[in-house]
Amino acid sequence: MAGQAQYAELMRQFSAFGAVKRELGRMMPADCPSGSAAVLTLLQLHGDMRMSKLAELLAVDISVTSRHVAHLAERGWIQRSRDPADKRSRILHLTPAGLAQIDELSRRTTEMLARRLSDWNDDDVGHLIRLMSRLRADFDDGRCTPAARPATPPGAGPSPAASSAPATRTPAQASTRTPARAPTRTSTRTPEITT
Amino acid sequence: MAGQAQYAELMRQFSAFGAVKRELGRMMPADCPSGSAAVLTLLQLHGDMRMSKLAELLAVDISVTSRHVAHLAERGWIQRSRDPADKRSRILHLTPAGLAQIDELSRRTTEMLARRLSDWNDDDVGHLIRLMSRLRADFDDGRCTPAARPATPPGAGPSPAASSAPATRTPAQASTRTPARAPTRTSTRTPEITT
DNA sequence: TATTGTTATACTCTATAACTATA
DNA sequence: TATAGTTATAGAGTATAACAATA
Repeated sequence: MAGQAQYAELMRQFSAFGAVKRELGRMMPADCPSGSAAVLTLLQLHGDMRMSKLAELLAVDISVTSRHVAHLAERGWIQRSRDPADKRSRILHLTPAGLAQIDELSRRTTEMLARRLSDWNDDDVGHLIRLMSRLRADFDDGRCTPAARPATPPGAGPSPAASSAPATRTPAQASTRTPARAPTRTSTRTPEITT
Repeated sequence: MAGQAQYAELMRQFSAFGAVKRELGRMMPADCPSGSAAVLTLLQLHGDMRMSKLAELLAVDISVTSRHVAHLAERGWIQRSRDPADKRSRILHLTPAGLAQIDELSRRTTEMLARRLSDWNDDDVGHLIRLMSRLRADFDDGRCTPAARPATPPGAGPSPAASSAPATRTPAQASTRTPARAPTRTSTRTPEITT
């Protein structure tokens, strides 16, 4: 437990972080904004998956995911195929063009970070990665939509155990009216596929 | 200098941080979104200032700042007065109602962070604050200024407009057309060593 | 002619709700 | 009836451009 003064300062840093995000966003290709890039990256990291799983990893509503995916599919960077076992769902997977796009993104971000973080060493970066990872983990669980945690970051240390509480579906109907607002629906059953 | 794998992971953390931001955003009062809250916080921290100065601190275009400020003024949380010395500019300052609003915001965020970061100690939080602060600083400088980096000792390289290219002003007219895109106009005077 | 703000317009990201096509 | 995904609509945040008032 930290003090209130620290929390206030932390909030200020969170707010100011937006400038970093915007700066990085300007480096992105015109037709591949950060939202789309995040999808490509996750697909490369976790392999083929369904929309709901992707939404869970992104921690956004599945409707948002659907738009990003449609954007990527239009450009031929990913392919959406029906799951023979459940024709409602879609299996997403990267195309060669998508991999090429990832390389381009990687090239740009690496160049940018190498320039901006020229005086950061491995430990510095590793530390930041670890802390941000932990931060996100602590915000993920205990929420309403405990979107499964993306495992341990390769450049950091160990990660806490992840419980599996899915959900992210928008109320939509009636019945289970959720008074509070949370990200919204995402996946749902966190059945087998887990991981 | 860190490795490319670390940079990739760092980018992923940056992207995932959006979930934390959104979660915090849901805790904000309906009529005081995070953008407005940031303005109130900066005014409390730095005291009365002009629009341009505020835009500089927020690291966003002055037009954006103008909107946030108008929103706050409508609610009576801040007051905009003309500067007698330069009637074009506006001096902003918090009203008692604004201070009360800040208290409310502080109450909410503290409560939220205390709950989410219950297992973080002072050092953990301090560490994150320090790293994020440094990160932002390294992204701030050299932003509008292509090359000039703090590493360049004054008098060493040519460092042309090293300091001058401050602003955040949109090209608007002709003349000094800026080919690249940068945050845009903001204040003017280069932030300089600040931070 | 240059600068400070304001306003109009556009784009990205996200959420809510309604809708389709399966299960 | 429940679930997976899509689409329409709305709101927040930000950027660009054009404009008003003042230097």
